[in-house]
Amino acid sequence: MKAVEYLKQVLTERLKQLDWPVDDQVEVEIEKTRDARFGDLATNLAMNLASLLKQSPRQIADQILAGLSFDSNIIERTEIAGAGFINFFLSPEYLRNEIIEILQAGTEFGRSNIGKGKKLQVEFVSANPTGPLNVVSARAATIGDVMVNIFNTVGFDAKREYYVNDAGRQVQLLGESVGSRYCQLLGIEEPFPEEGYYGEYVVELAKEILNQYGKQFTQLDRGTRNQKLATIALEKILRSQKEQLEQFGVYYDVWFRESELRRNKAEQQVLRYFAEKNLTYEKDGALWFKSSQFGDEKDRVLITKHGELTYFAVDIAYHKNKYDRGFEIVYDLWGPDHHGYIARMRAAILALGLPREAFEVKIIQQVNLLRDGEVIKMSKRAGQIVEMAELIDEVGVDAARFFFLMRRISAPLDFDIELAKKQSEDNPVYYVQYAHARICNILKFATQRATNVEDLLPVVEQVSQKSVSKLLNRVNLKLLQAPEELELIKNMIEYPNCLIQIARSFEPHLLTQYFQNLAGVFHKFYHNHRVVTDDVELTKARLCLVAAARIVFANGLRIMGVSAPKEM
RNA sequence: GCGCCUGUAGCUCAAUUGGAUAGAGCAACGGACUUCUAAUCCGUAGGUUGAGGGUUCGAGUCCCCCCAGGCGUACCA
Repeated sequence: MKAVEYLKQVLTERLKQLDWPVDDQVEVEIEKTRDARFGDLATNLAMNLASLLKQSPRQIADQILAGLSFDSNIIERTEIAGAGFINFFLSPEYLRNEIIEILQAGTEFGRSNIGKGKKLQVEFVSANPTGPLNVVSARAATIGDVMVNIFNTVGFDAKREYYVNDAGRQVQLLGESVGSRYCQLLGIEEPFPEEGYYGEYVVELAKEILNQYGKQFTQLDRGTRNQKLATIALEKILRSQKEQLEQFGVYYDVWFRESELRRNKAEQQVLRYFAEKNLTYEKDGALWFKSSQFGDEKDRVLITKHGELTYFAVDIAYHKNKYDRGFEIVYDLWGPDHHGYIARMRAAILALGLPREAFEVKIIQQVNLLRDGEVIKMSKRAGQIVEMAELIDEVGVDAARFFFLMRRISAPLDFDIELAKKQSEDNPVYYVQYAHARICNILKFATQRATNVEDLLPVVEQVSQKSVSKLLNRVNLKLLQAPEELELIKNMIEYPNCLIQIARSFEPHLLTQYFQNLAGVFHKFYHNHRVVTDDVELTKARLCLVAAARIVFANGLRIMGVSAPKEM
């Protein structure tokens, strides 16, 4: 039994026994301590009871522990400390057994089931298909991708989705921009749209289309021509966006098209539903949605006075569609420029009769790109843009992903390109990868050089349920006694909790933090203790320890989408 | 004006979501390779958590009011 569950059970029973007049007001919480001096686990139970019982926390703690004994295979000792914390020290025996658990779980180590199979969707990036992806998209791509990995690991059924805005004004502008460049290439005068896309990539697209299709489009009238060019350009851009994302390790389950919703008149269902509920009205020739009834600061237009659907109207239909497909929880990752949009979208979700928890927006703060200490102003329309691809070329997939994960999503990220390049040598990602590579090297060394441990190696290297029981007979884990060894185990067994906490808080930066710390603990162990020595028994025990560590690093790096090199 | 985000060591960021003496990495300085990789380890130094008040056993974290910066505030997408 896991120590945390064990303690909860014992303490809950103890509370019942003491029969204090606190009903169910107090729940037993067990948390990991911050400092080894305070033991491994602790509870603030006595402090929470203090005000209810009108006694000092330490007195209460005394009463709780009085006459209470713990399984010495799990808890070595307890103490009351500080303001009234009850601290628990895990027994070495318990920790050593956890190695077996990790080896047994292998690639499954870290898995839990707090999600209970709930269908969940994360929609992210969803950039307009009118140009290459920029670095902000790269940040969102990393966060979304890793969060889906984590959700799936803690028991949700999570999917990645990309919403393609392939209808509306932006696409029309793209067509006009490409059309103008296309004509210019053929020496035909054609004004460039004022709000068009000035980027060099538009010229490239026009050239590509000219090579591929010839000048056939000059035969068409302007409108038809631009429409056709828009479609062709859009598909090309989409394809390259998809390639970029896949090169970055992000694979979507669904690329959902706005045009599909419009073709199916999906918004009609919403309009009808809102009308039935008396949630719409006409004013100034437009159709309004009473979003202010659901917490929005004002009502919003669904159909303009020119009879056009607003983006919002289609977006409501899109979100309804998500729930119609069976998703119970939907996360949208948006840029900070969209936070004004949250209230109305939430209002729409509530108006559709869905529970508040069904919809969650996470704002991912901007990325400020710096070059020579100067902020690069980026604008898609002006064609000034630093592409995701450029960044990846410069710093690499591993470093870029790790870097984007390191910061809280609510904090803006300053990314100095020169610095990132220069620092790539001592980027924290290498620190973590190096720990993994070192372990692989130890195992490799043991394979080649160690004597009398050969029978163990296949078991350690490729662990399966069956081989673990064999392993037990051959290894004396009691030999693992050094503080650095036990410290390593303590940190490894935190991994599943770490993932749960990230899934609950949507704060993936905790993962990089966890692994930077774990790598530190491992490097320290490595520095103080040699694994492969003449002491065959000790060598075997330590090989098990580092094999377990390798599993944790490999699993974590896989979730982050960062490679786990065998050598560096 | 209103809304959201941010403000912590010289720099970039953490802080188990209200816990114990606010911690890491860079940068600076001093040590450690005859060893399974020194892309590592050990040590030194660095703080009125933007300011003030409140809530309680306990506040970087929650509430109020200021200060500074960023973004938003469409019948655009």
